Amino acid sequence: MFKEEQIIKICKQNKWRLTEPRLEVLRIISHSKNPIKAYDILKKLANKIKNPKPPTAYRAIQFWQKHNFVHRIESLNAYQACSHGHSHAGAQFLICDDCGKVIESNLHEIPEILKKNTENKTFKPLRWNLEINGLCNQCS
Amino acid sequence: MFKEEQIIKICKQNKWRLTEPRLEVLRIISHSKNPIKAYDILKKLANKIKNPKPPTAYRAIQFWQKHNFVHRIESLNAYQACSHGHSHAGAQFLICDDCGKVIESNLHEIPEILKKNTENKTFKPLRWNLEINGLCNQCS
DNA sequence: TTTTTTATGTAATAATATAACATACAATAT
DNA sequence: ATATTGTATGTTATATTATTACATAAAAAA
Ligand SMILES: [Zn+2]
Ligand SMILES: [Zn+2]
Ligand SMILES: [Zn+2]
Ligand SMILES: [Zn+2]
Repeated sequence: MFKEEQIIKICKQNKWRLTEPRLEVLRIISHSKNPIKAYDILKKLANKIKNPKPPTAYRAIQFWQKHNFVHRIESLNAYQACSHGHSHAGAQFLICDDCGKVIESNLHEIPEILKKNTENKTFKPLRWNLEINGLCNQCS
Repeated sequence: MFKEEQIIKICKQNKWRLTEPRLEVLRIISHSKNPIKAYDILKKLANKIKNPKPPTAYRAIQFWQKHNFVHRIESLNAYQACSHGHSHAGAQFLICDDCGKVIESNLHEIPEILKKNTENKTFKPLRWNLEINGLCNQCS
């Protein structure tokens, strides 16, 4: 997981505009223990900026998604900070059905498997998302 | 992909009630070339039964999902008929970014990889969903 | 400074999904 | 056959998730 400082630095280096709603949304997602939903982000955002509306939250989320600091957990409609550096073509998540914890796990074998299994089908993989449901060690 | 006859048979064998909305929804999903969205299913359903409401569609979709004849493509909010037999713990989908085609692909290696990579993390995987975006052979 | 690009504020609405409760139907037991 | 029970549907309303559209503001570039 990135510290705020590092992220600020990376944004400066890349000339990405780090505005107030963006920064606050990143903080909210980063500080959330489990994946957080857009409207919960919006609620928390109301503590920081005046009367924010959905587009404000969604735009900021999209910004961080685009730069790979935040992932969307599709099966949960929720967002979580990236824990593996800010750029990778594929992501794997271990989702605990009991406590809701989501562990981002880089299974490095996946990419090769994808290549092998898709080349012969002549499908060209560009990115992927693997969501694995089960029970975490706390809960099983 | 299952023929309607086979599905009717399987339902009888298992004493699953095959009602009109269920059968029509299955037909709509099965006959759709690409994954189809709930409200598009609902629209088509209106040609078959009188003035159906969202719960009618969603309940039928859920029924088929539960019995693994239909999958939800999470990143598309859309539903597609299973093409690999009516029960498996994990599913893999190749999604063409260009034409929208979704190929259900059973990469048999995945389960072992999951086991290997999650045992040492003591996460117990129960089911998984892998969505791979890219370009199909028609489009690349 | 002017122009252009990018981001935000705001209102409205679209798209996706479920809750709640009444009614109908099917399966089972008497 | 009839009563009882469980399951499915019909219907209204509402919750949840996300985007469109357009005006304003701020930053970057010319
Ligand atoms: Zn990540
Ligand atoms: Zn857990
Ligand atoms: Zn399948
Ligand atoms: Zn294609």
